[in-house]
Amino acid sequence: MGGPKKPEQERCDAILAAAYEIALAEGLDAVTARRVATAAGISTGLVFFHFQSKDGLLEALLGVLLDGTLDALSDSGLARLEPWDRLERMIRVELERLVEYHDAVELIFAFYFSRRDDLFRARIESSFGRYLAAFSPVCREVAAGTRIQGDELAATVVALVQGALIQAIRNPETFNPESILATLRAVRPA
Amino acid sequence: MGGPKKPEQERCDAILAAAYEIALAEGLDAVTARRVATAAGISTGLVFFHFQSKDGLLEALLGVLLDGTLDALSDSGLARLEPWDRLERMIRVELERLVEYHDAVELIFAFYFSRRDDLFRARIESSFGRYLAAFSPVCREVAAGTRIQGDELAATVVALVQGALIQAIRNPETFNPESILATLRAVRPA
DNA sequence: GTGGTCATTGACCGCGCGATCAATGTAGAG
DNA sequence: CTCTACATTGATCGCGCGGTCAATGACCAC
Repeated sequence: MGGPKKPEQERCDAILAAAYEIALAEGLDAVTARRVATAAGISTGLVFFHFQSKDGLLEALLGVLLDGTLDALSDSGLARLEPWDRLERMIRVELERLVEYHDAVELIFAFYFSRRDDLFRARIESSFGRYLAAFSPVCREVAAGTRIQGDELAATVVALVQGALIQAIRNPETFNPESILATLRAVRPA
Repeated sequence: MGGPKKPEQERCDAILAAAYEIALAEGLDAVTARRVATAAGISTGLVFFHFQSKDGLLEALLGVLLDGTLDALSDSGLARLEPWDRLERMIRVELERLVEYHDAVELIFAFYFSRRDDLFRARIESSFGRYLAAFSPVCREVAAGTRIQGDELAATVVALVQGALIQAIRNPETFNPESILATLRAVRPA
């Protein structure tokens, strides 16, 4: 027994990487302590040593997923554009970015729906909240001086992006963000 | 051993009802043969006698869920309305109906994301397909004579409805379909 | 060297799962 | 009444899971 020692973070990263791979390849259910340990080339016990419980491991994995997708909001300098152009640009960037990572997004949804308790949901919920908050300012600007309510527009935009994500997950090969963007451009008030 | 005999369908319905209750109350993971049997007041073996396998039971349960929600499209006679009014009406009806059954819809998403294979996905996918098909005709009418493409509009509408569903699942108490409907009305071309 | 700290191992425990099956009860046909 | 077909039971099997732990190795301070 015993073996080579490695610094905590390096080990944790390796375990998480193994868990990530298994989850991507075979789904959340396949992420068991034994399989992760084997994939990482370590023993079962070490997984619990570093993450306390399976839930601890999954929470950490969810954190990695969120950091790489929902929480990685780009706020490229778009201040010079018209509000409508900024909003359209944001939607385009988000659609393209999240569609690119559709498999990670799929895992996030799998996390969300795998449990009814708050362990994962609260975490995901707060990411979604930040997502809405990121769209809110420009939506308010777009709505200013029109019949549209800013917060209602923001809710609609987020719903549209989420729905588009579902479609991208359902059929990544044929889903095309341009369909949605073209429709948006067509209904844009002059 | 042995016990009172009941006709096949009656038993199956009872088993499915028990499974449905457990799934709604505690999630898909809680649907095990033992628990369903206990809830239905029968023995474990009888579940397998009637449904062959756990997957068989889950497939049947998914069928019940889809029949009650996605597949229950209302095609109330709206032929007299303008295309835009018809579309808006369809969206309103669907939002209100599916939000009412948000817990069943949540279970459908749980089915979808619980597995990566086609066992459940194909079934759900075909229901989503019918959903899109139901929106397509009116979307084509709405798009006729505008810059909008009918099929792109339909894809956008379905994405919007799906995204709204996610929001309704996330927060059933505060979600309000009117936010989205008001925004749609505001962007409607004159 | 020696001692202490901590990462690491892998056997082990108890559990609940899906599934099986011989035994048994029930109902209807003849 | 008997025979047959079938619904029903519950003990049972094997499995993989999450989690634990005493033993052991590696490393560092002195």
